[in-house]
Amino acid sequence: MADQRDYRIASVDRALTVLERLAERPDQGVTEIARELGMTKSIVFRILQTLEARGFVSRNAERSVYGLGYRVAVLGERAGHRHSLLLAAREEMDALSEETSENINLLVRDGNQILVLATREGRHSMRLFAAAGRYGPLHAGGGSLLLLAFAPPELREEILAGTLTRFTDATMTEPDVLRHILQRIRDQGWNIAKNDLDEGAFSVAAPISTTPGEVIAALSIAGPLARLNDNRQAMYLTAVRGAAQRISAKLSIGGPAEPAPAVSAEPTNA
Amino acid sequence: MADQRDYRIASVDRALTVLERLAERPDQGVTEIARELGMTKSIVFRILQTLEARGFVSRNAERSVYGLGYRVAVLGERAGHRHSLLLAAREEMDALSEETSENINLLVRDGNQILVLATREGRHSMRLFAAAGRYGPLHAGGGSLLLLAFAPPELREEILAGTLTRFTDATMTEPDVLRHILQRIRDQGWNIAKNDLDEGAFSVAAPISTTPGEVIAALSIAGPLARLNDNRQAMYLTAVRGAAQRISAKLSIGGPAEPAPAVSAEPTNA
DNA sequence: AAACCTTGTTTCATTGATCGAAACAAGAAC
DNA sequence: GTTCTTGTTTCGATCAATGAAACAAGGTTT
Repeated sequence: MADQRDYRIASVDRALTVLERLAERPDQGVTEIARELGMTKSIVFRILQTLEARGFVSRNAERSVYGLGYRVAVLGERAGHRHSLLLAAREEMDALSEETSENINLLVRDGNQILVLATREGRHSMRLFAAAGRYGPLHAGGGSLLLLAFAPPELREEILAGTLTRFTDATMTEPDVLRHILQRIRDQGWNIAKNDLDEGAFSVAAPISTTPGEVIAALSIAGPLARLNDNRQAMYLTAVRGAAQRISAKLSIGGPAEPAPAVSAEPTNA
Repeated sequence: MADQRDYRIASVDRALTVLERLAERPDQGVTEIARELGMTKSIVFRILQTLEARGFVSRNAERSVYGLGYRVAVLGERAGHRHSLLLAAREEMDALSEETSENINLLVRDGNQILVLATREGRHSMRLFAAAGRYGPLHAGGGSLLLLAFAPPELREEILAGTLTRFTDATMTEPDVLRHILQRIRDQGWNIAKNDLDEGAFSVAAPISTTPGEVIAALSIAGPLARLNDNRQAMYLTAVRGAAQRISAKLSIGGPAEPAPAVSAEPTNA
């Protein structure tokens, strides 16, 4: 089955493992890192020497423990947060699209609006609310309400105190009702909206977060309500939550649990 | 002379070179990178495969060109800007301290104040204004005025319009005078202050910037005015400007011009 | 259409860089 | 003192990394 050859360089892969390790837990020394990663001291020592010479790690004053270096921040700056979010979400959005044939949306909050970062158009293309780059309201829509629910309290109240445009009959415009809904969204960690932004449309949304509790984006499956039934709804919810969870993992410092079974950790001999 | 062994791993070093290259110029393909870096296609291909599997680079939709991946942003976030600035400045501050025996200060602007990020105490320790973690005014002091000069115009005017505390007789408290001084600082790209914050003290400051024009920090040499003469002042100015320039280079995406002559680029045979 | 680029991918044999093990120096803890 | 650590250094064998070259797949030009 493995028609996909593995061209990775074990040496480089190991170095990245050390770098990731220092991101996860800084202030470790050669021996400690070697022990925890199951590498020899020689290798860790040499990897650290290499990374340090390039500024990717730096040793503490006591000349013993290491941490991330300035170059990591420099490159990180260059990468850009939103762009990185896009990249991290790419495969998962493709998969969701493939799996559901509905519209898939990636949203972030930008001030007191939501910004559509990326979309995948479903097969049953409806009048599409979400187009990448577009802005929308925070108080209506599956992903929007999710982002509002996890927004800073002050902003939340500011929105609730402002004009709550009514888009459909189902749009919630009563601050108290919304407050209650937002609390429930926070409690359950996901949101399903129907008809509240577009008549005849549904949206199943889940949060993406780097640190537990700190939501940075929302992922949603949206489509025509006519096609939705209990079975599908449950499936979509599971799917979008799983995808959002995996994207979150990719964006967390612990890192995703190794993308592949690493290059020959140990030989398979008897 | 080379009592310092080189334990770097060439393979890893090359991978970092590719990564840096993609930071400097994204959207390049295997062949292009190989050509520009003087590597073989095989190697670049394998390095990119390795980096991609870890999310450090990602290939564009057309399956041909690469750019920085989401993981770079994740680690960069973790590294932290200020911490990285500290690390990048460390050696240069040590060198300046060694070279001048005066106080060395690294300052950033934090809102409408300056924050002392790091210091090196000179041999002729005076009543030290600067201690790491301390805040100070933006309108008096060598580094402070430098940061004010390159601050956003709105903030500059806000400061000039506010209360300009007089610390000594030399403190400039006239908005128009200050405006003129700030313009000169911007023009010449450095600043020397005397007596304006502490009586009998001087400060020779130079800016640190990642992008030309965008100043992110100030590096300064400070000490008792009694020890300063024209000769010393010129020397200090040259020294601090050079150091600030090198730190800036380390923090720029182009990267410092190779920290070391790379691991065996070509054998030295006849 | 054919010829001719270019690209990314794959193979393969050689070699020399990489690696593990072990010795070493230098502190820290006891 | 001894006995733990720690980071550093040496060194020889091995095998992973490498360069060269072939390959497939598109694009462009003719």
